[in-house]
Amino acid sequence: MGNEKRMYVGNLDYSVDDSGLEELFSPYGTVESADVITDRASGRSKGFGFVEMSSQEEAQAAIDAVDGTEHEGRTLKVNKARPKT
DNA sequence: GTTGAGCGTT
Repeated sequence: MGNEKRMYVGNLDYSVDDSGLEELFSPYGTVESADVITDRASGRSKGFGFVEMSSQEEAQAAIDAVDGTEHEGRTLKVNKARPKT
């Protein structure tokens, strides 16, 4: 099972930002939050981010729809996010 | 280029 609504989005192009991520997942459900992780010291994207949908069902649908697809020349990797600890 | 932040207070 899994009640996680948050997912990890890896292999993002450095040009993709928060709103770009949101637009990517918006068609597959309600995006509660979308964040591209940027290196705090350099200000550049780390090439991955996190998206939370309004339900686990939508998150799963989004994973299925976006994982393995190409975006900005990079093949996206999407899966359930790990806990931060 | 692959699993977040802030950190002056859990």
